[in-house]
Amino acid sequence: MTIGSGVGVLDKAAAILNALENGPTSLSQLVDLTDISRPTVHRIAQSLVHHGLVGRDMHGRFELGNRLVELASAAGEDRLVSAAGSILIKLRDITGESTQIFRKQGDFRVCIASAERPIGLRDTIPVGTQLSMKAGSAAQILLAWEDNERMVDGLHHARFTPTILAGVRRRGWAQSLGEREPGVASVSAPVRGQSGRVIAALSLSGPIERLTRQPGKIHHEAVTSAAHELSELLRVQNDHI
Amino acid sequence: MTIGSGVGVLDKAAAILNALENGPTSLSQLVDLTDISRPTVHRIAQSLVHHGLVGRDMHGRFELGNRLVELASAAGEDRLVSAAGSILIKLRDITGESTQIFRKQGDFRVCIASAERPIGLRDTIPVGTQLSMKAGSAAQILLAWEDNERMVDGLHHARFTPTILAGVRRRGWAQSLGEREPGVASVSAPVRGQSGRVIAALSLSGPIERLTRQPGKIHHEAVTSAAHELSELLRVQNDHI
DNA sequence: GTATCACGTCTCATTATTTGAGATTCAAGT
DNA sequence: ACTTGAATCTCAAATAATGAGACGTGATAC
Repeated sequence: MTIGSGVGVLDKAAAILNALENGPTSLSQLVDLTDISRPTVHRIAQSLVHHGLVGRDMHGRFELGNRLVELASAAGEDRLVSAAGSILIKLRDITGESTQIFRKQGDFRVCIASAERPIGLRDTIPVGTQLSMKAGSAAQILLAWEDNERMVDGLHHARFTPTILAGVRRRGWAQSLGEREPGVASVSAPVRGQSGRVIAALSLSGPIERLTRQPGKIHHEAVTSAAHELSELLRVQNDHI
Repeated sequence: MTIGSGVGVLDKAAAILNALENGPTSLSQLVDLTDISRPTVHRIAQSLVHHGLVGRDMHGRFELGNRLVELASAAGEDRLVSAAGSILIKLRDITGESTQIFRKQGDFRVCIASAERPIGLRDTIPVGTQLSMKAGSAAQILLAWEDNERMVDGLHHARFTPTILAGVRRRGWAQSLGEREPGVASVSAPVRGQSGRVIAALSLSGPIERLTRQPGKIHHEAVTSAAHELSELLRVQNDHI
């Protein structure tokens, strides 16, 4: 199994939080999912409840807690989602294509904001949709700047290669053709947090017929510009606090 | 000092995460803020980095990490912010007043979504604004359903009383006059997560001249209806995953 | 160029905490 | 009323975590 971090209790706590990522979970299920003994899971989960990082639902099952969301809010997540709305709408109106923001979530990427092209043939991805990290231009962006271990792990069974990801880092954007779904093309660029780390991918997607076989050529400037604008917006807001 | 949860390492880890809520922090600052010895803070912080709950910025300072935000996203936070936009706009258009969503963050409440009345005299609260938990109808909502210990602690120096909070729980909404700012009135209602817990407060605010000295009488139905609609939206989306 | 200082990282003897088998309690099902 | 399964609790034993002090590094002062 995975190597520890040097603090066993935190390894176990992290395993419990990871298990809770999939929704409310009973004690027995946590024991099965984490392979930790029952009293130990119980004690650590109760401690996490005490600190608000975990809660209990109406059936007594454990779930991710409010304090965790508070900390994420402090890390800027709410501002990202809130600010993204207007920027996605602007990019949609400029390009005439649907636009989205994706964030990594475990082994998937999840859509956390979107602006849909209102009429005609379009790629619809509702907020909350979970897509694979193995295909698509957003997956390339979310993986390209990861540390080596996580990148190698992510490339396992992926439809792109280390060479493609090196190109993504060089150009600052990624494109894909029919990777996630036949007939769909997409372009993505990185959204960076205050520390420069990639925290999300800003994407534009639509039919290959309109975007051609080189969607990046047509749209990379608009997409990278919107992603940069969003990154700057987040940086400015942080400085005001 | 605060009593422990029964797992000392998690108490220390929680203290470190709480300290990071205020932004990037050096090791020395963490040692000062948490009163934990230097090698211990270093070891626990490194372990949290390993699990992604904490990151390092370009100056080597510790900060809240991406994995924490991923977990918050899984807990529904992004969907809340995304879904809130359209509901706040609708409530604004129906009532003609500015509307907001607040979430608790440490000893404050923070605005995570807002829709501003476009013209004339209006109460403007930009996203990211931190307001006091000691005054205002949103603070009453965020406190009314807390467990007893947290409620008693929150009422210390507050401009409302346990009796007022009991009325809030009975009616399902709160109102305030000039508590946060002279001349401003507001009405708020609870937004509940899947487990029924209060996760945010949905508010409407404006000048007392328009909202009168009983803003709840005029607007409580529209506000509670919007808050309920948002709660239902979150519940439905969770069931689809 | 050298010395000093402050911060971050690492080591390991010592100390304290965590662990988990088994007991107890409780609620649901028959 | 009895059985079953899950959650919670206890405490002797085992293991991990602790923190004083050493080391490494970079910045600053002289």
